[in-house]
Amino acid sequence: MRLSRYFLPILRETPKEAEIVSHRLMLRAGMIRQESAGIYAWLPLGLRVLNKINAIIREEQTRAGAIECLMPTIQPADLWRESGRYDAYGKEMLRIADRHDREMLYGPTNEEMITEIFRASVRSYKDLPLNLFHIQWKFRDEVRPRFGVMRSREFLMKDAYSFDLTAEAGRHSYNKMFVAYLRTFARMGLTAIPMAAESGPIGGNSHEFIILASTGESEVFCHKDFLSFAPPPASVDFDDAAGLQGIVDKWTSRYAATSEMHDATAFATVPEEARVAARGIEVGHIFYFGTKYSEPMKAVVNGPDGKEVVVQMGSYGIGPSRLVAAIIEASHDDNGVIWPESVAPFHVGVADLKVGDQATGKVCAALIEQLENAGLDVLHEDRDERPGAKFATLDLIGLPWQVLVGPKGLAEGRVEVKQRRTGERELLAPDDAVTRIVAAIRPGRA
RNA sequence: CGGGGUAUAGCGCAGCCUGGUAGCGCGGAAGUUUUGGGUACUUCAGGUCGCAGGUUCGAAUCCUGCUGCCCCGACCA
Repeated sequence: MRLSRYFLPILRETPKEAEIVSHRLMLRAGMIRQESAGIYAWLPLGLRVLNKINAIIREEQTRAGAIECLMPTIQPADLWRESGRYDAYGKEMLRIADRHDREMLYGPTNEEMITEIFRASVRSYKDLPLNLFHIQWKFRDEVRPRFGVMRSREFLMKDAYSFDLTAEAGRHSYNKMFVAYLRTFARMGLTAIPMAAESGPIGGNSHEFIILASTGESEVFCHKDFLSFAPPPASVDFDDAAGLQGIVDKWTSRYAATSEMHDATAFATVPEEARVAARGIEVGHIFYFGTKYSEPMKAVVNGPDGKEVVVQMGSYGIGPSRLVAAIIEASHDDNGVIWPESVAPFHVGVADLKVGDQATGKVCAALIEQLENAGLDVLHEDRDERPGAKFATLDLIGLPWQVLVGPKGLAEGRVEVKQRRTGERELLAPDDAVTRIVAAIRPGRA
């Protein structure tokens, strides 16, 4: 992608409303634009990151046996009357009327709808277990939206819903998502800690997945062992119920709680040097709520004995749009964002330091071709700007690797390879620069 | 939902008190500069002064009402 032909509206000055670093950087890097309180347009660079996050979520959900579908944003009110939540949900639900004055709503979540879909088609225990997920925009009319996409009214959510015949099978489904979440966040470079949580209006047992960040909205307390636990490997067998339970047991074996669930007495039994009291950002929340919806909405299957059984359910949410901000909170410096390679909008920025110069232009073209052939996303910084402006732009948008191609280095047959995270620079021949970067990002392909 | 603030060019702001028809920096365009960490200079373009009423010969400025946005608190699958 040529930057001169791209749409990247960078701001040199910080808009005054942006209070936290992720909001400031997302605005400055041209990732989002606010259209109304808590409602944002995703500009090309921001959308690339959002899509990469979604791709990781999809892979891990699929690995854990969940199946993707897509439900609508607009739902009929009657569905919510069945569960009793139409009145219970309150003002956070955006209620609308269509031209026939039918009561509709913009979905804040989808338990009712998925239950309706399930009961319409599933009749037998043989079709269980079943876990359906989708990634869809939600709207919750927050009293006070703030912090950019961290706490917005319209936001993207991955929500999965599991259906099982027995509570034991339901526990297994819950554990699948628990383990999938550990892997999902780890792949984005985040250390997410599962914490026992209050379940709120959805009801039942639940865990919140929290990443530690000074700008987090919740106060959290945990054992510092969590910071060094290795995430489950890709080879984990999701059908091995005992194995999964072992992983979940390990990740719930130490003290971890948000302020609502905090038990100071229990926390005091943690050795003082292992106590972590910090602020955190909720990036995922999983619930096991049994028959809370299946009972009133009559989601039943025939069991092996021919009798009707009300199914056991759970729901599992991740906020991809919030994750974009959360990753920035966890990974940035004074110059801008530092993207983990797995979610970076582009892996590499190739900067032509003297646009119009034949030699630099030729080397840039060759570098880009080789990097793209190796499967990397490359941004060509080909704007007619001073080198300083290019360096500042690339640092701001946080691409993990920069290749700087200028006449001075080229006179020696060298280009400069800079790693955004460490600031480490190496002067290499162009071919070696490609090898170096490809080896770092795609170890198997160098 | 309570409290506070604010609204003037894409962004950051001045002008308002003391009414006379809008300005600065950045950004944008054209040009000079040919540059290795947001360069300097010249010229230019860009504004229903949030909206609606009122006072006045005259309103960005004074008065009234409304709305948007921001901050603090409460709230928050």
